[in-house]
Amino acid sequence: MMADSDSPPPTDEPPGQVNPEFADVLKLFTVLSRAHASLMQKSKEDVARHGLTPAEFAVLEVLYHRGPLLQGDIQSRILASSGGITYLVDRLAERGLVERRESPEDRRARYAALTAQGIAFMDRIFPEHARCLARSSAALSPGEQRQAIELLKALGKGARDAPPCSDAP
Amino acid sequence: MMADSDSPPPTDEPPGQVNPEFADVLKLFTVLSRAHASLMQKSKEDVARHGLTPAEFAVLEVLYHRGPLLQGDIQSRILASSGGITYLVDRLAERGLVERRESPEDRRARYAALTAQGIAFMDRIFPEHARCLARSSAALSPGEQRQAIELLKALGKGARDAPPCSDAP
DNA sequence: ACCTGTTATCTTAGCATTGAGACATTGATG
DNA sequence: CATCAATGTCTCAATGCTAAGATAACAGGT
Repeated sequence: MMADSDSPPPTDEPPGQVNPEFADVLKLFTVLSRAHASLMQKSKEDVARHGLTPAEFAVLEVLYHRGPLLQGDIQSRILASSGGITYLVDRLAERGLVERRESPEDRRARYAALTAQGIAFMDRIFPEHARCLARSSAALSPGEQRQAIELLKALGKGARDAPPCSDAP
Repeated sequence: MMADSDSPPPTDEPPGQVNPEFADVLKLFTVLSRAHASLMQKSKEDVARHGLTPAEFAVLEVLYHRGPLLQGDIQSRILASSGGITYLVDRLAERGLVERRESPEDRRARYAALTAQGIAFMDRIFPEHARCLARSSAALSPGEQRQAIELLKALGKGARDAPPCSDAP
């Protein structure tokens, strides 16, 4: 299969050829998106059984594992907008799973914390959820999983730190 | 609802400890989500410069590289809902980048195809975009990228094929 | 021809999420 | 003090997206 010279194709069937230099990066982004979508789908179905969205579950999870947190800290950890946090905490508070607490030293700031009911709820559903993810990730051996973790950690950090694409050489 | 009637002491400690057995899977899901979010953010900013959402760009990209496609095929490739495809193709058609074509042998089906203008548009912006992703993924060497591709391919396929978490042992 | 089930797209309603701005508080600087 | 920028949360309108149902066309069997 060789590249044909060049033909300004009529509007009918013109695949743009991928420059081989970029083939791997594009592929990487594709499989990354697909893998994420697949796992997220499983996770979503699982938490939906308890009437939660993934974002709501993410809030509960981070509070479950780290204790009360300033809403801004939750925001940076689960990657949501500030308005989104307000909305999420509102909904979870209505269910009695989370409560807001004032900060003693900064009256602008509010903590969000699991209620006793919220803790009990997570005690019940979190282990199931962890098993769900484990089963969904079982195609990778424990060693491969650790390998993937290291690669993805570096990839994520690199992408976060990379300069905006708008100012490119 | 002020209610600090009997809240737990201010010095709470994290309620839920992670079972070490599941530590790696949870970590994997986290770094996968973060890496995806970081790269997606870069990609989003890049295509936003041309007034496109990531989903719109995904449609253009798949048509650019594979030629005219049944809308259902686009749907499965970019992982959107059927209604989403209608909406996306509508918007792209309004801009003159994409057009619908009837299928000769199945009158239910419609093809979506890039217009000449759409092709010219992609000729112009796609290489930039590929460079953007390449720069954002540069934390991984080419070898590491290929390694990550293989791992993520297996992970994604495994998660897609895994049975629903609801029927667990 | 006539059902029955399946496939492909479109329609509609609803929702979670974002983004921009408002408001209050804090801390630094003069 | 007084001022001004920075910070933390909340409000609100806009929007992209999904899920479910509606519509239409195909395919197979009887």
